[in-house]
Amino acid sequence: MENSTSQTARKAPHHHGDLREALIQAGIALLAEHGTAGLTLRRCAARAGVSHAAPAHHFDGLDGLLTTIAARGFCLFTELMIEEREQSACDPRQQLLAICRGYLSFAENNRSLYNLMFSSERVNYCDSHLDEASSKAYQVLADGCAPFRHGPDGAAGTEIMIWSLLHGFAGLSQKARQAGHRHPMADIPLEAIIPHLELLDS
Amino acid sequence: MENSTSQTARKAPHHHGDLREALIQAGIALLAEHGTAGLTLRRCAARAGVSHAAPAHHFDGLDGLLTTIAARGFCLFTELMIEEREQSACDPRQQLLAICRGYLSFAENNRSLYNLMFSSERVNYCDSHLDEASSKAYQVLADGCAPFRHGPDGAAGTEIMIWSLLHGFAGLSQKARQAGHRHPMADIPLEAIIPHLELLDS
DNA sequence: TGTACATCAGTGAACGCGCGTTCACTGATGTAC
DNA sequence: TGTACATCAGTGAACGCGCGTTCACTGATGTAC
Repeated sequence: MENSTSQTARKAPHHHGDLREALIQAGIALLAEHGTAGLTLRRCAARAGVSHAAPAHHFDGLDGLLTTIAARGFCLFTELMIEEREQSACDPRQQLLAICRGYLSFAENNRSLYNLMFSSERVNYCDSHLDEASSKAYQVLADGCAPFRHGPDGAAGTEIMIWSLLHGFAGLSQKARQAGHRHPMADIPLEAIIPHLELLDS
Repeated sequence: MENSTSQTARKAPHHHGDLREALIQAGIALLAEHGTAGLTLRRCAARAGVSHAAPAHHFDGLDGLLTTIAARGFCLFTELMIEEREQSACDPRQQLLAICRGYLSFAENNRSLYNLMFSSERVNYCDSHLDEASSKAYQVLADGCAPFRHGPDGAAGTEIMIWSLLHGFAGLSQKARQAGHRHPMADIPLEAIIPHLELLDS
C-alpha cells in the first residue's frame, strides 16, 4: 500500500489535484462541526491544507462557495430521499412515508447545511446549478406525492402541503431540541403529522 | 409644542432615558433593513445615537441583545395573531384561519426577525423571558386549534401539524421569493394548505 | 434646603481578532514545434 | 525526444475593515443626613 501510493504522495505538493472538491468537503465538515459562522473561506482553505488565498482560483468569493455547497447539499439530500424510497415497500403510501423519513433524517443530521440550503441570506438562489439541484430534490417529493393528488385544484397543493409540513416540522424540531426542555414538538411520530394520507388516496 | 418639550430636549445628553428599549428598536430596524448580518452591537449603538461601548451596560454581549430582540419579536408576533383573530368572525374555523393569516403575515413582513426568533445559532433559546414570550405565541395557535382536536392521540398532533405547516410554508415562500423565478410555492392560497379543516371539525 | 457621597450610564481611545481580498511571485503543467 | 513558452494553481505577505470587548474616565443622578 505504501509503495503503490508513494508515487502519488511524492507528487509535487504545489498542485492539489482537486482543490475545488476538497474545499466543498471542508465547507460541509465545518458547517457540521462549527455551524454557519464556522464556514469561512480561510477556514476551508486551512482544512484543505492550502493557503488562504487559494480558494480565489476556484470560487467567486465566499458567496460563490456557499452557493456551491448549498447545491451539493441538495444532491446529498436527493440521494438520501431516493435511497429511503428504494428501501421501502412498493405501496405508494409507504414510499411517500419513506421519502418523508429521508427528508427529516437529512434535516436532522445536517442542521447547518440544511439551513444553508433553505434560508441563508448569502446563498445565491438564482444560481442555475443550485436551481437544478434543488429542483431534483423537489421532484423526488413531487413524484412521491403524485399518487395522492386529488382533483385538478389540489394538483400542486398536495406536494406543497407535504413539503411545508416537513420543512416546518424539521425547523421546529430543531428549535425544540436547541431549547433543550420538553417541548410539544417532541415525540410526535411522523405519521401523526402526515394527515390522513389514506384520505388523500385517490 | 416646542416649549413643552424643550425641557426634555434640554435635558443633559449624557443620559439617554431608555437606551435599552432604543437598542431593541434599533436592532429590529437593522434586521429589517440589512438582514441578519446587519445586526451588530456597534450598529445598534450608532442607530440609538450612543457610543458603541454603551450597550455593554444593558445587555450581556451580542447574544444577550439577540435573545432579547427575539423575545420582543415573539411579543409582536403574538399581538398580530390575536389582532387578526379578534377581527374575524366567531366561527372557530374562521378564527383559526385568521390566526394563520396573522402568522404568515408576520413571517412575511419580518423575515429576518422571524428567522432570528426561530433559527438563529446565537440566540439562547433557554432564556426564560424568551421562553415565556414564545410560549404565549404558541398558546394562541394552540387555542385556535383546540376546537379541531380529534381523539386523545391527536390532541397535540393537530396544533403541531398546523404549526409545522405554517412554519414550513413561511420558510419555503421566503426562499421562493428569494429565488425570484416562478416557483411551485407561488399563488397557493392559505386554504389549500390547511388540509380538510372541516374534516378535523369534531 | 443644602451638602457629601455613592452609584449609575455613557464616553472615547485602544486592544486584538479573523475576515475577504489583492498582489507580485513561483513552481508545475501542458502544448507547439 | 527535446526545447521554448504560455498557462495555470498555489504562496505568503500585506491591506483595510468592522467586529466585540476592555478600561479609565466623567458627568449626571439619586440618596443619606
